[in-house]
Amino acid sequence: MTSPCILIIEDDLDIANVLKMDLTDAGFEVEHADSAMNGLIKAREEHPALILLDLGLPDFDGGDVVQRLRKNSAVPIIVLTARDTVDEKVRLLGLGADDYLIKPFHPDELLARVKVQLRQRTTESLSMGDLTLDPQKRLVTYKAEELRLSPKEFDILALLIRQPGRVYSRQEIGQEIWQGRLPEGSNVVDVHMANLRAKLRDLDGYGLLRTVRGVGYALRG
Amino acid sequence: MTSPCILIIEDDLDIANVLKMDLTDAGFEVEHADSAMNGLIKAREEHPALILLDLGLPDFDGGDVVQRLRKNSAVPIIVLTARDTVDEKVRLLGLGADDYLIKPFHPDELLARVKVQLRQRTTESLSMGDLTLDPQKRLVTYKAEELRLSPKEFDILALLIRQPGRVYSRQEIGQEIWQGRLPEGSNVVDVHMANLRAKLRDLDGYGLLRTVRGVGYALRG
DNA sequence: CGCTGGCTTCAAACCCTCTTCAGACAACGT
DNA sequence: ACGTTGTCTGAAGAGGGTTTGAAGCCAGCG
Repeated sequence: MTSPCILIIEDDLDIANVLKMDLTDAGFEVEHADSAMNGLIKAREEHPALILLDLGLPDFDGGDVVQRLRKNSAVPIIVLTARDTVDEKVRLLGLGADDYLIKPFHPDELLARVKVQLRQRTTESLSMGDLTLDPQKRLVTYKAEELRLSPKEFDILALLIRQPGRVYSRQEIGQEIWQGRLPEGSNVVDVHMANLRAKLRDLDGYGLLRTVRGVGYALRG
Repeated sequence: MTSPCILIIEDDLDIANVLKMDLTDAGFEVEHADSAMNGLIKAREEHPALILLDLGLPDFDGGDVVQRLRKNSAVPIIVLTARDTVDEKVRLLGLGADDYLIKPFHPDELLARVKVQLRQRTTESLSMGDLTLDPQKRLVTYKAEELRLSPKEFDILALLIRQPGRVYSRQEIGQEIWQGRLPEGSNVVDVHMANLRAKLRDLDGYGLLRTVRGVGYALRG
């Protein structure tokens, strides 16, 4: 895995560049989009680990952008704006933003809040019952036994274990693992799921992988 | 499952009571601790879904409290304080706090941020009496027993439980579940309703699904 | 009291989705 | 170049959900 990628959606190039420098200095990969439209497109293509969204973009309302981003994924969104009103904060946070920073802000605070968001997502229990998954070592164990998984199988399991019990649609999985570049009528996801389930079954993990007909797959939580 | 419990750690009783009122009004369970010591104890005992931590407690440094809380669990922690300095924010967020609110803050903003934290962690489930429905996990339980529903049955129940007691017409249901793509004289809705009712009856949920002659169906509220 | 219209139940056919399998292809190390 | 391992594709198959129509039921009403 490469270092996490952060997408900045900001029409003011000066601000964008400052942000970019701060973040790259802190060791992040950074992508930049100069309009809401481009931001939405890049969000689909690059699958950033986090999005910094400037409000007051010329082409779209900030709330709309948040909602559209939320439709397709659960990426953390931090809103940046000069508008310091309670109503606006409540509105944006309610629509799906994860944090709200008021310009001008100190780079260190931005950095701290970015890290909080990333920490919240990655720390989310990578173990579940007898199943443990170490993203660093790319190692999975079930009841202290090591489980040999192929790369794709590992990625899929890593996705599911983030929220045990939660159902992930084929589309979500395709989006996350294959970056949405899957042919239309493909059943690749199904096949990998079947393989994964077979390996889990070998180690007595029978009902672990639940398939929800018409919807997707989930880990039994 | 009861509604999520929020622990307030705050030595000023006036502030604590105001917070408590705001939160209970919003439908949360609230616990209160008047010192860091009591806060740590209550956090262990009550297993709150979220902690509001006032800085400037007499007995401990706020950073210490955050660290100690973090040792034992991953509960979201929102720090409340009058100190508005970047260093302090960065320090607390770095130690494990999830958000940082500066007094005086508007209750609505607090509420919005609380909801953001809970949204990220918990999957909010809809419930009505002994019936619970989790849209994320697509699981339904009645009196702690799991209910196996077909996709359509689940969708219908999910619709009805949104407003228990309210009567939904066949047309509304057809619109919501089938996007209005149902043939004219079809009685599909009726059939699924009957199936659903049968499954509820198997688990002693007798009068749960009410049919209002000439109008439609509703959950007994 | 029987008619009528709407609700409910049942069973059978359909059809879609998921599962499984086998084979081709690509990527990698030897 | 060879073998191994992982990935993708297509097809066959089973199982289960969905739909349909018909028959049974009940309430309201003349």
